Amino acid sequence: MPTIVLPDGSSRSFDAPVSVADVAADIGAGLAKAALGGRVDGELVDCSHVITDDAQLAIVTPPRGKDDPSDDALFLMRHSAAHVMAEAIEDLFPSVQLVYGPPVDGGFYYDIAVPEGTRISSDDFERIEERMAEIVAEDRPFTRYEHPPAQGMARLESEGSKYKIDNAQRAIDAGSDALSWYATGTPGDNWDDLCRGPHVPSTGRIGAVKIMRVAASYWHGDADSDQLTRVYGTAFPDAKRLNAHLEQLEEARRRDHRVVGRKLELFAFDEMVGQGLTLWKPRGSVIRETLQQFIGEALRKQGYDQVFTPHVGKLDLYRTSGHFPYYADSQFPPLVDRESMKTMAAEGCTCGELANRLEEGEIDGYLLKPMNCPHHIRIFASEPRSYRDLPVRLAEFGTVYRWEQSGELGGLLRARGFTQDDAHLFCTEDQVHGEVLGCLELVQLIFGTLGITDFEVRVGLRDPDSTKYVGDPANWDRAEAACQKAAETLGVPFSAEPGEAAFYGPKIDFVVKDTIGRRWQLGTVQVDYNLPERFDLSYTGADNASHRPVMIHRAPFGSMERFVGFLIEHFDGAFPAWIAPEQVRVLPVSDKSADWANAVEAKLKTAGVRVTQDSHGGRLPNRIREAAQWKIPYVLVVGPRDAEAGTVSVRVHGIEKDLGAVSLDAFVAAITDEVHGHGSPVASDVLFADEPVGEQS
RNA sequence: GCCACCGUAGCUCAGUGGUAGAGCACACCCUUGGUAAGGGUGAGGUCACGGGUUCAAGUCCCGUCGGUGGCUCCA
Repeated sequence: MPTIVLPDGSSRSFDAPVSVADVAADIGAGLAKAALGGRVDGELVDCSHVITDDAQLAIVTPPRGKDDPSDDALFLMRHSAAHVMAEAIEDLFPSVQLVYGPPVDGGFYYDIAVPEGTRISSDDFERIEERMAEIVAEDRPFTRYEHPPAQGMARLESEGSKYKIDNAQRAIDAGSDALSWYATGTPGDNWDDLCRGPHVPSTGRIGAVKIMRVAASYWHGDADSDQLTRVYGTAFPDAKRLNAHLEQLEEARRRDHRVVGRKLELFAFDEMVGQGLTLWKPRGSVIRETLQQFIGEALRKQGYDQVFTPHVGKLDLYRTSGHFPYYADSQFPPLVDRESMKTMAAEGCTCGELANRLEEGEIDGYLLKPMNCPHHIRIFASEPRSYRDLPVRLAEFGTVYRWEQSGELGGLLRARGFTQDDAHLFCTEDQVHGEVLGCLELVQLIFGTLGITDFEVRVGLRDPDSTKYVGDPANWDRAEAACQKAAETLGVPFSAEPGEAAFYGPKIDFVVKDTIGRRWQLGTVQVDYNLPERFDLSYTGADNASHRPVMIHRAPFGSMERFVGFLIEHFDGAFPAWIAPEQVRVLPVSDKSADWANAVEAKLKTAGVRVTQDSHGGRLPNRIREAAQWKIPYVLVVGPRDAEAGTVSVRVHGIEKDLGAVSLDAFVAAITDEVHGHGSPVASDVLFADEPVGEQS
């Protein structure tokens, strides 16, 4: 006699067990028709799921309004679409074996084991989609049925797919008391798949589907295991929403920092220079330099000392730090000592022997530095330190080089050479908490000034089962506790992530998303008890005894490359005036206004404003359009009327109209204030306080 | 590194084995124009690179380099 409580608080009683579909039908025929599934006591289930006891139930239906997120409906449709796609692929490629096909953010995929000689490529998408359309048109019911574990396993053994056997074993290990299958149609007659569900009621309900791309993946995410083919697709309730999604992806591509960066001449990569090695062009360099100066002011206030260190260091330095040879694969190959090279060449030494001898320290060489910390540590160690000297805070925009896998490179966001806004703080145990807070302040200053509000905080902890970490577990415990405690002061939610620590210590990371949704770590603060140990660092305490300092590694931007790459996307290239490579462009209406235009340009230049004049680009509307495409914050149109009155006519990027004329002096004062204030107050708001300036994207 | 796809003018792209194209950008000329494309002319190419098949290759095949997406990795 179940009593069902609905989301609106009303309840209905039944004198026998009922399915979700029954309840929907009891409420109304329209709902019965629309129902895709249900959420029973918080658990997402099929329409056919039978409720035997009192329960809370929400019927899942396709999203109604545009703003209805309806995650459950999308989950059901996409999960079901994955099945339909798998059936279509099996029809077209009978030799494949299915592995695993879940819904994911924005769509779904199915991992498929494809035998040697067969391949699924984007050329096959159309016929897969056609086959899927047929299955959808048949509107076959998703039919769930179960076998007890032993019987289910026996069936899978006889079918011979090690992948499905593995999936089933995992389900059993996780405590499932039955294995479930879903047939698209009638069990026995139609296609079916081992699956925990749930699904939409029938194949006709999966909405508008599109296969997006094909990629490789590894079984169990293990690079040494079987390589699988992963086919990605997405599904939406209708074609309109699918198209809106595709247009959004298109828009995201236009906003991609690689596209914007080329168009705005911010940076370049060059085959001749090398993969992942950034060439900062003049305009991009202005952005980077401006950010560096901005953080530089904050560092001076916090008592940092600037240092400079070389781009290479001897292998022994990195043997001591633990970078070499442990992480040799992710470094540029060592630069071998010239004499050693000669000797080895004379001995007919092989490359393998060379590598061995480098590893064992029999030959020396240099490494392009993969991190700045060893150099900074040697600066700390270069003189005796007293507790009175601490904390010692050494800062450097240090360029490091890492051999990132070629498939991982991605514009400025993942490069092989990049400059960290790095610093290392050497302090006493008692100072750790306060210093970490100071580091977090820097990150918050940057994010606050630039209006970055959409970010995650991750506390990276060690994975207790891994051997890649150096140092004493007791030190790790202390460092992890320090990070957790500091993160709690941020006042924003954070997640603890085991396995995400640096090899020498735990860290607090600030993570943002790029325009196509990938996550990137920007700012980072890391507490380290281990490198001071490895380098045997010490200071003299008040007790006249020798003590070990604690180190904090921190980079509030992360790296200049990644940060600027993110920032390009954050602002879509339309930087606020204080960062913009070109802050003001002067457009004389005609040559008749050349004198006044020159005077305006000269005055702004004298005031330190990055200003240009465009008097050659043809007619005025054309030059205005041109300036808009460069996303220049302020465009000053000057004509005879302005020359007469000593004014400039102001256009602001993102607003398609002339805001009006102001005196040149007033404009210079306002933009100077804006630049010095790192964007606040905004000059156009000050000059046109009455105008609704709107969004300046 | 792995899988798939891609590489034609500075940029965006067309070109399905038979004489290398368009738009924008660029240069020059005309236009002196008050708020998002005025008109004309011109220049610009080892079709990424190397090999192969073919009477003939931008086009088909192999390799290399580079790019994109995903996987793995990211000290």
